[in-house]
Amino acid sequence: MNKTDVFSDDLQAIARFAKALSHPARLAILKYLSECKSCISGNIADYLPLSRSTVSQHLTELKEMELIQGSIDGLKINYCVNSDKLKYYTQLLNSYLEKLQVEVNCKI
Amino acid sequence: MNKTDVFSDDLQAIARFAKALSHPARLAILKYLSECKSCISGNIADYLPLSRSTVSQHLTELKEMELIQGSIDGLKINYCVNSDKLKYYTQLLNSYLEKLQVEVNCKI
DNA sequence: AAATATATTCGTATTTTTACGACATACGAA
DNA sequence: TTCGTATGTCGTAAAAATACGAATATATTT
Repeated sequence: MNKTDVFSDDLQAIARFAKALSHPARLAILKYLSECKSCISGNIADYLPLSRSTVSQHLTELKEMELIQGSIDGLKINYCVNSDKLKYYTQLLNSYLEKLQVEVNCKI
Repeated sequence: MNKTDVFSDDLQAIARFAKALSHPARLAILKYLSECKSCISGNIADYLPLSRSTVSQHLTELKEMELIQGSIDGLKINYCVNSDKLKYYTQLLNSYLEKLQVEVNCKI
């Protein structure tokens, strides 16, 4: 049923980025990590009203998009926003959104 | 199972916007409408590799977020990007993304 | 080595998304 | 009014997302 391959690479990349941002929990995780109160997974789970396994799953999705990175620090894992990737996708999305604005010309 | 209400209104609004943008077909529809080759639903379905009912469903989702508007013109319906709403959500999203960038300070 | 702490993966259930064909509706033309 | 055209809705099916507890893996401490 997956016919999405037909669409351009750019649109697919933007869609994947948007999908990564399409859940409040993931937005909250990114915000939390960027504020860097603590980059430890367990603390995120304490902060959010979600179980550890669920948070871990959201972290995995963000990792797959490379929006965050994790580095092992003894028992714990320090997560960190990957600002390069974030910048890249943000630009991609914004250039798409800006074009939408510019070309809106069929006022009814 | 829906625990998303716990998150702030802003995060929820951004997540809904991102969700609307999270499918290549909807991105393609918005792009198509903004270029205004034709704002007729049927033409969109011809342009995209999707059935009319599927396109109609995507249009409904975009309508529910008020990212597009439709006005009846005889038999046909003219769809149009709602640039005010688009601008509003774009700003909301960008202010969120910018804050992420600024506050990234826990380099490993 | 055993106990403890942290984090991920597995199995599972529920919900949502995606997609389509068939049907229904509404308008305009013959 | 009947026919064709444009569009949306319904029913349904398959896939993906969401969520959790239990089990597992790994590292630290005792």
